[in-house]
Amino acid sequence: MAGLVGSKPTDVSVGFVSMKFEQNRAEERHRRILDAALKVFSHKGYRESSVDDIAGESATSKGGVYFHFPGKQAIFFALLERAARMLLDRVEEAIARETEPVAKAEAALHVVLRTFGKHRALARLFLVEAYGGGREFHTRLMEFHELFIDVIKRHLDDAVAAGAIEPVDTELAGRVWFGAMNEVITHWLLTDHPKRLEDSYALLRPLIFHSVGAEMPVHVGDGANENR
Amino acid sequence: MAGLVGSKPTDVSVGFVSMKFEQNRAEERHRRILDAALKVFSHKGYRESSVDDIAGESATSKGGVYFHFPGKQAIFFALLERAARMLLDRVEEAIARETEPVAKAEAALHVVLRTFGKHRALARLFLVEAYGGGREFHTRLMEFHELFIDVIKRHLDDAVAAGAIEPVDTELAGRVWFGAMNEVITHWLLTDHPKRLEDSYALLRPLIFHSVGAEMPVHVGDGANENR
Amino acid sequence: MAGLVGSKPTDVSVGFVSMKFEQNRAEERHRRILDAALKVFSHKGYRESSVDDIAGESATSKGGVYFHFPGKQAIFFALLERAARMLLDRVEEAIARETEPVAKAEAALHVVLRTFGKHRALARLFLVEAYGGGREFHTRLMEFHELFIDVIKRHLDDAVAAGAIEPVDTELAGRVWFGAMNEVITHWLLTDHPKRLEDSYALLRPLIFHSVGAEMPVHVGDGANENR
Amino acid sequence: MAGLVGSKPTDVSVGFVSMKFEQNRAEERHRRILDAALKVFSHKGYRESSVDDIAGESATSKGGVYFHFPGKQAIFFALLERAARMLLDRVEEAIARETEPVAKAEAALHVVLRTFGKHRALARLFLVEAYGGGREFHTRLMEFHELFIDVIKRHLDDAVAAGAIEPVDTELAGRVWFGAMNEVITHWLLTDHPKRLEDSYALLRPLIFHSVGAEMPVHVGDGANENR
DNA sequence: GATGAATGAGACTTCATTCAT
DNA sequence: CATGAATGAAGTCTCATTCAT
Repeated sequence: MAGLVGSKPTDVSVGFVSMKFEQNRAEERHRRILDAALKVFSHKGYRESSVDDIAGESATSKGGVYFHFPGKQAIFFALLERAARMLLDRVEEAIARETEPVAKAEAALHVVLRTFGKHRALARLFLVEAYGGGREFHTRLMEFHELFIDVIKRHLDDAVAAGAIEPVDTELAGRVWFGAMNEVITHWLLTDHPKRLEDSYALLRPLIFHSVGAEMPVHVGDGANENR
Repeated sequence: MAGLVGSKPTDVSVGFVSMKFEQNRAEERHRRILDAALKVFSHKGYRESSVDDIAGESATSKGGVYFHFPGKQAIFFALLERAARMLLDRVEEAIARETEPVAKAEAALHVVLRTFGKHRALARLFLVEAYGGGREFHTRLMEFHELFIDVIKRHLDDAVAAGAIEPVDTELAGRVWFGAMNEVITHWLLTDHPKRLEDSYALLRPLIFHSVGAEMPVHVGDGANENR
Repeated sequence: MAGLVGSKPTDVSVGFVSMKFEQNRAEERHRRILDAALKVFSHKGYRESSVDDIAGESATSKGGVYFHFPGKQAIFFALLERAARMLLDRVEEAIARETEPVAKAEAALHVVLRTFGKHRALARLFLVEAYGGGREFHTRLMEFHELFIDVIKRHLDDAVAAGAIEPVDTELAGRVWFGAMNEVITHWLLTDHPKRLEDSYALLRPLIFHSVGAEMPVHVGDGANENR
Repeated sequence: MAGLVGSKPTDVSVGFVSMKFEQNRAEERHRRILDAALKVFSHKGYRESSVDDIAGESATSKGGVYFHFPGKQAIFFALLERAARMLLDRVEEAIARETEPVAKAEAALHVVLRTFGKHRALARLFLVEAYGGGREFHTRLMEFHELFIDVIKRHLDDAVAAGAIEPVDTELAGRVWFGAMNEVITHWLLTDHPKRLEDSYALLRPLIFHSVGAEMPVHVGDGANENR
């Protein structure tokens, strides 16, 4: 996972005048390109998007884009990384709010589903477009999948250890949960979506809980009051 | 679903020579191109594959390919259709061999997993490459997903009706099953796969059975004696 | 030198209809592109010439050019090869017409000078533009130089063996001759050239002859009646 | 020739701080850029070198380079000028050390060969890369050639006047000498060079001397004790 | 004076598709 | 029917040069 989640320090100061302003401008442009790319990629698909499109959407020139990123693929990766970091942060938060192991595992899933439900573009990126960029993309994508599956797995392990659920292959269970969620979201993504994705979750819960033989908790610490 | 599963009539009369022969030759060429395309697409990915690659692999010329298919995308669709038809045929067979509704539902899943396990190229086509061809591809792909999910759903409905399992949202359950399977196969596809995909199934079974509150059947009529 | 001078057989017949016509068309286009490239390269310089220019000049499309040649550099090499072959052929002819070893050595030089004098574009290609294409170009160019120098050297060796001239480092002498000629032609090429290049030769002769201590021959079999 | 050899005045007054210091700093930067450019150009070739490369090598920024020079081409010209000035200075020195006209003419040649032999980068610049920059480069380059040829010519004229050699076309003779030397150096430059360039000179001498019908001097005041 | 972000023209190349033979 | 030459639009990327800070 190494590369997917990390921090990029940009505080290096050079020269004899404050670089602060320059740096901010650069960072702001960097972000604007990324935002534009997300929009373009999720709208037209990775392959159909041209660097020109991204340049146009970000009100920059093509050369400007290439100044900030070495290439189209790198933009996609940066996007994935940024989104993954954001998702993981939210997941951590949500997990911290829960106390029961199973609830923690569930929280990971729920947050992803809720976040994707609110950010269609992001969902497309991860669940659809990421497949359209060739071999290297697949590797990165799998890293991301495994990352989330592992979070689920670890908390299911805890649940087993605590006797909350019967012993099962927790990695596989994590994968099943994740795959189930993926399919639900992808379906929502690629068809007309009459009802909000979030609503499916109520129905999805018992299925995944039962899959690992867990009792349905009486109350869900749903964290539904999150904003953004 | 209309287009995905159907028959392509090739009975158009041509000339004054043995139509039979002509037709066979044309059909044979048609099939050879499809086989070549499967090989090429699953090896290099849809976008990275050129029509020239396919022509080369099928020992035809580019013009020849364009005689048999209107374009590159059409080849991919034809491939998907052919594969879907094959898969569905096998699914039907397997279902017919089972008597219990839940077992029938399971059989649908199992056959797909087993078939993909044996035909990696096919699996790549459906689970990975199909995402790389833009909007229209996604629609077709979803049609295919729904088709299989529907098979599962119908038998789960039967199971509910027969009182074999508790009432659940059977469509969602079908989707969960399918999504779980997809994730398992995709993982197997995109990483080194030390053990055969088939082996994961034994572990996957209890999870999906429990998800719908079904008892694990003592013995699976596993149809493991199928060839190809 | 291997690649620089050789023959490209194109007589392979495939299919069931005469390929003669197709082949001719292709060959004709091939040649037209080469001719156009010579014109463009010698007019604008290698780097300043774009493939578009060549396509335009040859009344083809850019794609057409790329069908016949793998890239811009390959066109240049092909041009060099074709010209080298032509030059060498003429050199061989001229040498065959002479009987004295020194006269043979001289003939090699003379033919090149005369040919370049008539085909400025060719001269530019070899003497100027060939330097503008990076490392690989230099290697090829040196191969060409060595080729001609070697012809001179061999006949000077004969002259030494025959006692016509004093023993000298014949390779170096060949290089001196060649270099002298190059400078004369290059100067003619890169400045206004009031008088014909050919006229310089009468003055150049005694210098190069004396350099190897050869008597000036009373009469040069000058082959001046060559056409083209 | 005007521009090629001259002095660049940098006495423009700037501000209220020690002008001397400012000026030195500017000059130092100017020189550093030129040194870097020589390194880069001779290593990668003119076209392949980017202004960024030069900026990097000179530990400046791209903007800094553009402050000191109006453009990439100007850097190359400045380099050529600086090198030509240096070469000519050395030539003058060497000529002054000789007394015989023919020896003076030879000295010009010898110094160039020796200098290039010691500074490969310089040799590449003049003999190879200078061709790769389009029309304007060629003009400048020819100016330089003529300059050196003229030096040789003048001393050969003296030699003729002094009766040391027979009357010949001295300009052409100068060109022959120069061209011969060029070819020898270029060959040394573009191939593996087992032996030092300087060593070829001993063999080259008799050839060029004889070319103008000069006696080989018993001893050359070779100036071999020059450093750098 | 210096810096590095930004520009934008243009280069090479690929390839789905068409079509004359 | 088959072939392969031809087309042309589009794509990614480079880089000399400019300019705000």
